[in-house]
Amino acid sequence: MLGSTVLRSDFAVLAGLEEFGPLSQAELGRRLGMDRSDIVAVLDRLQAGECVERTADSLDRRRKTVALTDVGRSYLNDLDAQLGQVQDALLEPLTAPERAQLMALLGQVLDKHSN
Amino acid sequence: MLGSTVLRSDFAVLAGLEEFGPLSQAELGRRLGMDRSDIVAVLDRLQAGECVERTADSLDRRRKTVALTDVGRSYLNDLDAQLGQVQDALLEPLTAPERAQLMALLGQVLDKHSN
DNA sequence: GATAAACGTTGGCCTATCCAACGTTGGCGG
DNA sequence: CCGCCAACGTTGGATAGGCCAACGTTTATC
Repeated sequence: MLGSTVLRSDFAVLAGLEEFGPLSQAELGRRLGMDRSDIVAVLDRLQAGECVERTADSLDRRRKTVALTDVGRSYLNDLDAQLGQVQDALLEPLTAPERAQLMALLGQVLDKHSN
Repeated sequence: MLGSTVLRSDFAVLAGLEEFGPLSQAELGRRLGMDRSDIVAVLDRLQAGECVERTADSLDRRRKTVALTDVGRSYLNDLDAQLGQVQDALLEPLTAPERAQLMALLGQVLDKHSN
């Protein structure tokens, strides 16, 4: 499934779909800060791997609604686990409170800039 | 000079040259974590803009020693100033002590992983 | 009913990163 | 001394990511 290599954009789209639920491609791109055209390519990949479904929107025929499949959800879980391990290895020099502090500071920076 | 667009790799190489002093291309790449072949392209750009000098190493004729020119040094100063402004804007949500804390934590992570 | 806007899609350009290969030069062991 | 291997700078190619322009289709606006 999905060829051997895992792309960051695959993860971003899968995680976005889980977080936001079914969505149009354009809206997904807006929320992820990705270009519409790049979303298309990622979805083509993910759809070929059965991780994602594209459904014609009945109310607005310009739109296609994208949704995670069960395969996609379990694939995302795999990736989440792997990411967790990598993140732990990366932050291993820090104690747990230091990690929390770091996350809090970065979160603060992100929050204020997304408004 | 150097065409209008500023590349991150330009800055990396200029800053590396200032920090490390004159160096062979391969050694520069090693210290910056960049591939030899990519260093070549950046140096071609920088040399065309007179920011950098390539000198044949007399002791080892395989090597070329790269050094910052005065033009390069002043260009680097420009970029440093611009970068400082962007960084300030980015970290604006944080108080000065928070910024210091963030830098310290990130530095800790970096340090432990470069050994 | 005409004009403009949003949608998905294609294609292109550029930066960044990585890897393979080449010819040249230096170091080393037999 | 010579042959082999390693390091050097360089070229070229592959892939990922980001951005933008254009198209045909569909919807909204005036």
